[in-house]
Amino acid sequence: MTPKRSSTTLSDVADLAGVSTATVSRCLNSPDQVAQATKDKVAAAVQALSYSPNFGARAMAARRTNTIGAIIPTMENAIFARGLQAFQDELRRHGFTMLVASTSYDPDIEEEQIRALVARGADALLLIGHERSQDIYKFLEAQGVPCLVTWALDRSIIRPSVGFDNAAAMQQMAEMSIEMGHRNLALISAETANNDRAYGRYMGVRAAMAAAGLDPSSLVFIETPYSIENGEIAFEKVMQSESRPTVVFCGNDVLAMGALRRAHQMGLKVPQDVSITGFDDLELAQIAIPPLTTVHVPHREMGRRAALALVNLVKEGKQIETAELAAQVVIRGTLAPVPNA
Amino acid sequence: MTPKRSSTTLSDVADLAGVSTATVSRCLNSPDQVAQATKDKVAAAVQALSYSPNFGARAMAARRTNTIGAIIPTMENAIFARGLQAFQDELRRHGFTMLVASTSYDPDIEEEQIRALVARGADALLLIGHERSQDIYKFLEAQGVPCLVTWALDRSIIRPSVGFDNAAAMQQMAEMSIEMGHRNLALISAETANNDRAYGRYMGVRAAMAAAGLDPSSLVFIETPYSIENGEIAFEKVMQSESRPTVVFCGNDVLAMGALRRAHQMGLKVPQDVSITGFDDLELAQIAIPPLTTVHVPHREMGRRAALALVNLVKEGKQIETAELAAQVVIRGTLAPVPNA
DNA sequence: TTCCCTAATGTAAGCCTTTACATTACGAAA
DNA sequence: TTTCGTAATGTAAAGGCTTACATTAGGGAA
Repeated sequence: MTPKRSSTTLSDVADLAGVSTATVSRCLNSPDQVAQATKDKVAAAVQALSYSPNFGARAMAARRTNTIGAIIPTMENAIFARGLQAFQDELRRHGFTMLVASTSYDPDIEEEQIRALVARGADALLLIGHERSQDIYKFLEAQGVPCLVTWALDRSIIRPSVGFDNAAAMQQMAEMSIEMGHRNLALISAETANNDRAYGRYMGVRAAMAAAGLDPSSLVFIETPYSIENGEIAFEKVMQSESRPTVVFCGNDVLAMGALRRAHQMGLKVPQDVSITGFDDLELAQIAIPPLTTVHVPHREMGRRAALALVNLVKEGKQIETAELAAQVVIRGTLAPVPNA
Repeated sequence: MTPKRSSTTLSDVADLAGVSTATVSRCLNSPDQVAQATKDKVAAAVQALSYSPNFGARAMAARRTNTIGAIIPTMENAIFARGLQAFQDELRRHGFTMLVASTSYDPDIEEEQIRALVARGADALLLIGHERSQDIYKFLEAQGVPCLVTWALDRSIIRPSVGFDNAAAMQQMAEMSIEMGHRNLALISAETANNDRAYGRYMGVRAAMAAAGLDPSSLVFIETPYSIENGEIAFEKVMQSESRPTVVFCGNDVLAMGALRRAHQMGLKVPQDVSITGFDDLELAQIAIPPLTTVHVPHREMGRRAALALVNLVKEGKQIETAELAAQVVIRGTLAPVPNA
C-alpha cells in the first residue's frame, strides 16, 4: 500500500554525523568498539533525524530478528497467561520481542503455527510439553531454530526443558489422600491424547495407587476439555459411579472450580462429604470457598527461566540446561481425611 | 552465532524449476499471473528443496511483514487474554501473525513497547484505550504505522476504535441500583490516571448519581490496582466509611471477587446486607457464590472485529470505521434492592 | 626519532526478495 | 501471410543493514 516507513537510513545518519555507515551500525550494535566522542556525534544525529532502523534490512544482514516465538495451547485461561507474562517480561529486559500463537490443543494447528513463526523469523521457540511429531523436531533442526520445552519435564528425553514433573506432583497429591484414608479415587482430567502434562498427572495418580496396593484400574477416570462447566458435568458423572469416590482429583483448577460448584449445588459439603483437589494454583484457587487444595506450579519462575535460557542460547550460543522446578502440593480447605463411616 | 537457516534461496528454486526468480516469486505471491504448467514445476521444486522464504529479505523488498502488534496492560488476568485470543485467531485466519507486548499499566513502558514493535516491523498496532501522549500518535503517523484503539470508545475522538462505552455501561449499572433504592454508593476502581476505561466507569457512576439528584461527591471512591487481594482490602475500607454504602460497584470482576470474599469473611450476606457488582463478565463471575452481577463485555467479538479491521486496513488499505459494541448489565445474584431499613 | 601494536574507523561485499520494465511467444484479426 | 495485442516470463535494480577485511592514527618502547 502506502510507501510506509520514514526513509531516514543509516547512511543519512552517517552523513550527518560525518562518519561511515559501519561506525553508525557499530554504535547501535556494539557500542564498546566505538570512541566516546564518536558515539556522542552519532547519537545526536540519530536524535536529530529520529532514525529508527529498518527491520527487514536488519534481519537480512544480521540473520537474526531478536524475536522469540511462544506457542501455547490457549491464552484464554490463566494457566498459560501468567507464565507467558513472565516470559515476555524477561524477554523484553533483554531486548527481545515475543511472537505468540495458540493451538487450541490441536496438533495440526500447532504444526502450522510452528511453521508460521519460523517463517516469521523467530530466532527460537518456546513449546509446551514434549509430545509432538518427530517431523516437527526435524524441521526445526533443519531450519536451525532451537526450541525449549516447558510445562513438563521428562528425564528420559534429551531435549532441553525448563519445567516440572507433572506425574510426581500428582503422585504426591494422591499419596497424601491415600494416607488420609481415601480408597475410592476419581480423576477428572483434560484429554490425555496429545497432552503429556495431563497424561503425566494421570499416571501419577495410578502410580500412587499402585504403590499403596490399590488397583489402579479402580480409578474413576473422566477426560474432558478444561472449562468450569465441563468440570461440573464431569463431577456429577463421577459421583454416580458405583464405587462413589471420596476424593475427586482434578487435572487443573478450572475443572476443580466446576466440581466444587456442582458439589455445592448437589448439597455435598466439601471436604466433609467429598474432597476435591486442583492443579496449577491459579488465583482462583484461593478465593474458592473453601480455598482449594491444589498443586502449586511456579508459572512465573518457569516463564522467566525459560526466557533467560532462550536468550542466552540465541545471543551467546550457550546451550540450554534442563532445569527442574518444584511443583508442590498446597493444602487448603478442600481435602480432608475420609470421615470414619 | 551459527549461520542459521538452511540457505535454499529463491534462485535455487528457480534454477531447479528452470525459470527465473521473478517467476518463482510470482508463483508464491500472485499465482494467477503464472501459467499452470509453470506453477506445477515451481511447486515441485519448492517441495523438493523444502524451500521457505527468507523473512528479512521479504520484509525488506515488500515493505510489509504481515505482522500485527498488540500492546496490552497485562496478560496476567483473563480480562485481556480472552479478547487477545480471539484477536490472534482471526489474525491467523488471514495469514497474519501477532506480536505481543505488555505494559503493566505504565505509560512509559507502553511507549517503549510501541517503539519496539514498530522497530520489529509491525504493520499495524492494536492499542488499549485512547489516552496516551500526542507524541506517540505523531510518531506512529510519521512511521506510517496505523493503529486501532479498543476496549474503549470515545465519540469525541476521531481516531478509529472498536470498543464499547465504559461510562454508559457503568452508568446503566448505577442507575439500576439507584432505582432499587440504593442511596449510599461506593466504587472500587482501578487507578484512573492513565486508564481511560477506569475513568469512564467512574464518570458513569457519577453521571447516574447526578441524573438521579444525588450528590456525586458523596460517592465513596477508592482506587487500587486490579487484584483479588486489593479488592478485599478496598472493600473493608469502603465499608468503614461513615455513610456505610449499601452497594459497592467494582471496576472489574477481579476486584469484585475480592470484595465478595471479604464480605463473606466479615459475616456480611450478599446481597442481603450489601450489594456488590463487577465489570467484564469473566468466567469467574458465574462461579461466584452467589453469581456476580456484572457488565458483560463482548471480549471475543471485540478481538475478532479489531483483527478484521486491521487486516483490511493493511491488506487493502480500507479505512477503519469506528464500531461500537454493546456492553450490557447482567443481573445475577449479588445486586438486590435495599432492604427497607 | 623510528617502529610496532592496538584501537578506531572506513570500504565494500553480501544478505534474498520483490517488482518495474523489457522481452518473448502465441493466437486472432485483417 | 502479416500485424497487433495480450499473456507469460525474464532482467536487473533497488532495498538498508552488518561485518570481514583494509586502513589509519596515535602512543609507547627502543
